[in-house]
Amino acid sequence: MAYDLDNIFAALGDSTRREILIMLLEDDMAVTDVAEPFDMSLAAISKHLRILSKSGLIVQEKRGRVKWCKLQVHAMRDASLWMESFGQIEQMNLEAFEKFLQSEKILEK
Amino acid sequence: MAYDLDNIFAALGDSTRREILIMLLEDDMAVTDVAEPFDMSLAAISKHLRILSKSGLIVQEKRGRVKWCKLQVHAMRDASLWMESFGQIEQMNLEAFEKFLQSEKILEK
DNA sequence: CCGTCATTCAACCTTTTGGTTAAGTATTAA
DNA sequence: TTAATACTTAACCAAAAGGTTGAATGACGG
Repeated sequence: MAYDLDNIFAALGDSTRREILIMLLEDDMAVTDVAEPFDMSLAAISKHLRILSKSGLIVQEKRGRVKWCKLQVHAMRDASLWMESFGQIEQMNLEAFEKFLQSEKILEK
Repeated sequence: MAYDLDNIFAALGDSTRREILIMLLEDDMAVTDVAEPFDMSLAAISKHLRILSKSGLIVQEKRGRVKWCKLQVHAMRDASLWMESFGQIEQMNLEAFEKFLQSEKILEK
């Protein structure tokens, strides 16, 4: 499993961070520019970006004195798949369902 | 918007709660039975269930002295859609994209 | 070299989270 | 009516989350 669901879902559980992700959909941004629309200190935004980085939802790359924030769409895939599974269980056969449970480390407990 | 993304994502950000949701995929369960596999007090599980209820991911219905927990798959839809959007923005036209931003209350700010 | 810009770090504060134990409230069963 | 069952509530605790301000670091522009 590439990404940690705890961190991804926790990162998405804050509306400031979700807004940041939406902003990054349009283009990569410097930290200062990310912070601009928010009524919050730069340090606070810096912390939010750190959390987003840790979760894999963004990557940060320093060029010169500017640290660029770049959305990592595919990091959301694991979490998205996890959620999608719930709607689709009905259509899945038992074999697939058991695989799903195994991947969640439920069965071997 | 039917559900609150903050609460849904925050609820999903804890592995105990995700495991509970997976258990509830198989069948509705009483609180005591939900708690059984966990190395944690009943009171702690009761709190987790309250958080899941608040997020809309489950409903609890009391019959007699037993409180049944029932998964609410559709509550996950909003959050799931939110995430799915990120992978699909490329294929969307600008109109749809603006609608998406409006639904996130970004544009009218 | 000096000041400014971009960003993080450190120290601090308050609130929330996730857990505990012990007591309290219904409901059922004997 | 009494005791057990199925929970929730209350009081408490430690750690994490989300914010602040002020100082530190590091790169650029003049």
